[in-house]
This record gives sequence, structure tokens and C-alpha cells, in this order.
Amino acid sequence: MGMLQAGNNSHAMPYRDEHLTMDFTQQAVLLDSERMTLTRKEYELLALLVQHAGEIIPREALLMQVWGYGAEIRTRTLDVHVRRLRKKLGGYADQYIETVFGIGYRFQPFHAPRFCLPQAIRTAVALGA
Amino acid sequence: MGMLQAGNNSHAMPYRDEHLTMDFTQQAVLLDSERMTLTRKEYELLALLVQHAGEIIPREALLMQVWGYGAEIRTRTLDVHVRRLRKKLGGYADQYIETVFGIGYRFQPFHAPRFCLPQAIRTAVALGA
DNA sequence: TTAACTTGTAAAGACTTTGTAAAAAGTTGG
DNA sequence: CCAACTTTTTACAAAGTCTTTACAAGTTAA
Repeated sequence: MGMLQAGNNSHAMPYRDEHLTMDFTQQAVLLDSERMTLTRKEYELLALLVQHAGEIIPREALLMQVWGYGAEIRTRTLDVHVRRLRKKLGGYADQYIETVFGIGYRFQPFHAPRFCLPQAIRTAVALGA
Repeated sequence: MGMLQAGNNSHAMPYRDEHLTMDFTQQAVLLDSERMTLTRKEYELLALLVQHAGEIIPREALLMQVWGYGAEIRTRTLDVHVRRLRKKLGGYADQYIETVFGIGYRFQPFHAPRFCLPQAIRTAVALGA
């Protein structure tokens, strides 16, 4: 259902749009064909967002999945990491990582249509599943 | 799955890119057509990295495969060997041997702008999936 | 509008990991 | 045994990562 999958998704299908490519097997990210070097936490955060592209991921879920924090922990480290990610995404930052006030963040594929299905569903549809 | 193969890979396919050639049968390495003389450990380290080009190899795996060390052993000998390898790779060192902080090292083929995806996935991508 | 709350940002600190040079230890062939 | 070469250790230096702090800026609801 709405649950985020836990654990290692290194076998997930690669993500690709006009500017961003993400290979979860090789833990490699390209932005306009240039290698992006991300720290581990940055990578895990981006991976989680990208693998749920189009979905709002609550702060709590991110802190849970990436940091293992429970709901009681108060920290600003997520914000700091989002900021660094955005910086590394350059001019596309605002396009890609959207803040959903009071809830969390959402990754949007580049030039996402107004109504956008999550990556997993789009992939399934494209494959005729 | 993600396991590194152990043992002797002298029969593996040779590696070749714009600057580097590696023949595992003859244990011969050429850098810009010049023969590179590597010590045994240097050769084994480079061979292991090259045979898994594009993949991150954890320090532990390298220490296991090349040195036979277990996870408990603390040593800096891997770093020293990487350094000497890089020195012998000259100006291409940083291009070829990437440090993945907190994890290990990764050999990248020269000018590898795109991911090397498995055949099945490349086919799917090519078909527009 | 204002008060309460949420997010953005810069900078600093604590800590861990990696790089490097040099010396010590181990190995090999003559 | 000696000399040359290879490998490992040692001891720091350098670099990287993550978190917190403190405050600015933005958002919402009354």
C-alpha cells in the first residue's frame, strides 16, 4: 500500500529523464551527462525520493528510512541534506525537489506533466504490465 | 549476486580502453602502449578493480581477495598500494581509480560518460520502456 | 496582522576516513 | 650473506562527512 519499501534497492530499475540519470546498481548519478558525486546520505536520500518520483514522502518517512530515526527525534539534518542535494542539482534543484510544507518533500521528474504517475507505475504501464 | 569471484581469473577477457590495456592471460598491462611494470600485489589489485569496472568494490572485499585479510584486520596497506597504482597510472589516475568515501574504490573505464547497463535493461531502454 | 510553527541557510564542531612519506620488515636471487 | 626489491607498518596530515546550532525567512491559521 502506501508503505515505503525498506532495505537495499540496488536492483531497482534505473531512473532517467532529460537531465538526470540514476543507476541504483552502480550507485552512480549523472546530471547532464556529468557524474554527480554524492555522499552516502545524499545518495540514499535522493535514491529514496527518485524511486518514489511524483509521490510526497513525509519527513518522518525520510528520517526513518535514511537515518533510522523514530518519530520522536527532532533534528534539522534532513533539511541540511536536502539543501546540499539541491545545490548539487544546480539550476534544476527547484524543478526536481519540491518542498511540501508541513509534510515532506517530493521528487518530480523533469518536465513532469501536471498529473504524474509514480515512476513504478509508469514503468509498469510502459512495459505493458 | 553481488559477490566477487575468488581465485585465479587469468582466463578472463582482456580489458581495453583508450589508454589502458590489460591481458590477464599474460599478466601484461599497457598504458598508452607502454608496458607498465607492476608488482604482484599492485597487479592483483588493479586486476580485481578492472575486472569489476564500474562497480564499487568495498575495502573489505579488496583486503579479502588480494590479501586474504578478514574484516577484523586494520591496516593501511591497501591505501599505500592504491597510491602506488595511481602513481604508475600517471595523469589518468583520478580518472581511473575513484575513491568512494567510506566504502572502497571503483575503477572507471576511460571516458565512461554513460552507464554500462546489463543487456536486458539496455534493450528495455532502447525500446522506450 | 500577528503569533506559532516550519523550512532555509551558514557556519562551526566532532568525528571518521583517506593520503602520504618514511622507516621497518619481509622476500628473492645471486 | 648481500643487495635489490617488495610489502607492511607507523605516524601524521589532509580531506570528507554528518550533525548541531542559531538565526533568517517563509507559511499558516486565528
